[in-house]
Amino acid sequence: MKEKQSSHVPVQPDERMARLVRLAARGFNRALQLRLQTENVTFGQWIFLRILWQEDGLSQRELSDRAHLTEPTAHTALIKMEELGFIERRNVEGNKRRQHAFLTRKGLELRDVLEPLALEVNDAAMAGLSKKAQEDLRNALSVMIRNLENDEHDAAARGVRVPPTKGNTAN
Amino acid sequence: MKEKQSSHVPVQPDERMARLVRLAARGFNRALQLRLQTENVTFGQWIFLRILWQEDGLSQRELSDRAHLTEPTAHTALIKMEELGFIERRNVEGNKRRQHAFLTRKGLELRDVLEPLALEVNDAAMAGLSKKAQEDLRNALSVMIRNLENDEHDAAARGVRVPPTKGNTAN
DNA sequence: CATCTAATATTAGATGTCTATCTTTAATGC
DNA sequence: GCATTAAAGATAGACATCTAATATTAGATG
Repeated sequence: MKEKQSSHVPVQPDERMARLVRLAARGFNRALQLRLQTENVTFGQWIFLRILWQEDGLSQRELSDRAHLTEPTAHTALIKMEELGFIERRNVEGNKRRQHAFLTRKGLELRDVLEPLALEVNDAAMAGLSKKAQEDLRNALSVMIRNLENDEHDAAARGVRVPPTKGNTAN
Repeated sequence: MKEKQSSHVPVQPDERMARLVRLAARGFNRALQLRLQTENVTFGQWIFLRILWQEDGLSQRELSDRAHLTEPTAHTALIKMEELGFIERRNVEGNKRRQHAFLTRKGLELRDVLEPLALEVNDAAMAGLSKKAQEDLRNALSVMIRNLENDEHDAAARGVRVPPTKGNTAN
């Protein structure tokens, strides 16, 4: 059945996929934040905590790489996390440039509380999707991500400066 | 075939989908911004322009609804767009509350320049995906979006205050 | 018609993100 | 070994987004 077409508002098929993807991303973010806030952890802190649970003691640079975020973003998040007592930042073995982040007991303990929340979000999002549908979805998303990365690299190669993302996931 | 398991870094299957979706959203955003910046239009301005090309003269409230953004967000974007001469804001027919936005010639003309850019992004992203794969992808995303919306509503019904999204699409 | 309530817009303040630039420390090359 | 280059981090400034609070106007009600 064709989509009903309202009088003077033609569909924009070319933007539909981007819009759906952005809405889905926003849904995930909000659902997770909703849960994190009950533990007074922000989304940004969650990102870095999750990485540190896997590999403690990474440098700021390594953390920003793994998070796919810039260093200033990592910097401010890590400063805040140190203030909150989730991590300790310090140099190691004579290198005074690298600032490594180490989980405190508090930061470590958050893992048991927070990880189940991410699971919950995932389960909520996946309701009604078969294993196969999920697998197909992951594959299709991976293809798009790779395509868009190539697009960005191509643009960079043409000398275009890539602007900030400003996380607008709306629309 | 099982996924190979690296020494001490277990996979987190529960977060993989969210991460993929966020990365895809970021890819779309960056690819579009890359193109918009050559015309000195920001992502936020694009969002409202696109809506106004469909329905000129909407109020700020109507615009924020359609964009899935809050009123303050729409407000600042629209103020800026008026400064840039893309739109004119004014009241209509005796209602002094509603601020309606009307495209100027300049705002209208941007359409022909900008819309093809969105098409380009879409084409780049869809490379290698069959029509059917795209359709399946849209369906699966729609299911997830609905699931996550329900999750949010459920939480709201339980009295939880929903935090801002802060567009982090990374990770 | 005067007042209360609802709708709409605005302002203020927080956060997360980015780019660009500056500072400090390490590594490299004569 | 000193000077240059590279790496890592820190800082400044811009922007999009949110919530919360405030102001203004419209509509409803006694």
